[in-house]
Amino acid sequence: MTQLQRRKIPDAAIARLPIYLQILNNLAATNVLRFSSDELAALAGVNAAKVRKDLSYLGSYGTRGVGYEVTYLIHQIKRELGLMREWNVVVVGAGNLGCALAKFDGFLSRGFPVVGIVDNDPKKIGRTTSSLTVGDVGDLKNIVRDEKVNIGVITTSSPAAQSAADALIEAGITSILNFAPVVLSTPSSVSVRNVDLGVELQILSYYEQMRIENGSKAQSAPQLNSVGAR
Amino acid sequence: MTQLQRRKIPDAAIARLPIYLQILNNLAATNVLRFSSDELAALAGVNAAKVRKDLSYLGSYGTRGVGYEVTYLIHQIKRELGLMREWNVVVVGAGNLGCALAKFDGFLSRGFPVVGIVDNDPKKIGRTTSSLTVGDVGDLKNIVRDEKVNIGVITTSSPAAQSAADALIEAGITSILNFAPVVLSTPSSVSVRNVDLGVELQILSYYEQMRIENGSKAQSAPQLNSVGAR
DNA sequence: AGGGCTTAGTGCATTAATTCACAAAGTTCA
DNA sequence: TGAACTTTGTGAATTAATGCACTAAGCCCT
Repeated sequence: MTQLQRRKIPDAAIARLPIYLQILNNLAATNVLRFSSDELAALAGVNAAKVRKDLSYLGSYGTRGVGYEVTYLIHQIKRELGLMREWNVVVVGAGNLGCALAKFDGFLSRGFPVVGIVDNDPKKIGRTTSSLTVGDVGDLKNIVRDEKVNIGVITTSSPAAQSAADALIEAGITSILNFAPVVLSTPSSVSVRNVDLGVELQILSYYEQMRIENGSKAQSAPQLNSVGAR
Repeated sequence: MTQLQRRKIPDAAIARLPIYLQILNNLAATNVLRFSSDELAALAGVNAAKVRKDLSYLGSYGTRGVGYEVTYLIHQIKRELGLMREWNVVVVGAGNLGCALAKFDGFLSRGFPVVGIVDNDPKKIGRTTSSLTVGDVGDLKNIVRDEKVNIGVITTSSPAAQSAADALIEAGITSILNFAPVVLSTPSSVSVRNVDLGVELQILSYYEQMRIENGSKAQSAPQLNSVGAR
């Protein structure tokens, strides 16, 4: 609770804070000054008690009878999530997806500038994509050091993903966002998050089939995306 | 348990089945015939009891003292997930990401052919990307009918995402994969899964910051990706 | 044939997450 | 000032998910 003994925010709550943040940024953009847990709950599509409990992990920043202040809460969530600074990203794998992500402004705009992209294919090395030149995966260590990279994004083919991960870890990276549909083997000191688009579709397929079989009176999928393992 | 009163597989288990499937496909490709819950657990990075429990929701398809048969289990998982057939996909939003996804063979190879891509920008309509011509979002209803589309993928900008969702729902789509960083408002009969890349990075950022503050003795992120709300 | 070994299946305890429901604290207005 | 109203913050109950540990089955070898 107090600043001193930080942490013990449940993982489930941590995963929701970015959603709240996104909504609050929208509110701030439309000059909304305050919000209640009910309002945020409606916008986020969750239960109001959950919103209050989640926000209470940050501290006691609301005012009873009034609500929460938008800008203040934005500040607190950003502080908690470590978003008071930028985190540099390197993309490994300069295929369609890798290049699309390197260009993607959603990364930069949220404080995650892509400072490098590498590949192991000589035909791709040297190409330029949106102000970045594709580097050699062998130079990863130098790139990570020189560009102060914090997070690695893997967009290689499945067979290459593990060695991409190994290279990132060898270069000192401890946070990985993996788009390859494989379970990476990494030391427990490294955080990995998997985004497997095929998995997402397969989960949708399950609930879609359920609707068809049960005459559409089946419940729908939980809005929580979850992939990966461990 | 029995075929009759289908369902009551926990959502958490459903989200893991695609991972198991992916691993089993790899095993099959290397001519492995059988596996034990221990082996699959190691490959998936989960607990063996969890594997057994998850698989038991499908039915009692293992042999004690022996294990499970790879191809048979693949079949059962595919049946359960609704993967005995193809599900057609339409992409709404022909930007970088949308086009990359339309080309992405991970969709087709897993039984989700992209049969159409649309946009609302006249400058993009008519362009061709990997054998698909960008259509007008206004024609969505016809496309969904003619191409028998089952799943809509939203890769528009945030402001356009809700109207894209409305158009998909209006066209009769009940499963949506949303890449725009907004919480879509949809009837509960529609399944939505959100993939918000910014959110994933922000979650990584939290655990990364934790490691920095706590001198790297902090635990790392859960491998479960979770985004979205509701 | 039978003992030892392996591994699935599962009841049960534990832990995590969610939701309820209410007291505490503040606002507003007469 | 104080009564009515609003909304937070949080114990406690509930529900969901996890993981242990044991039983039931089948294989293999002598």
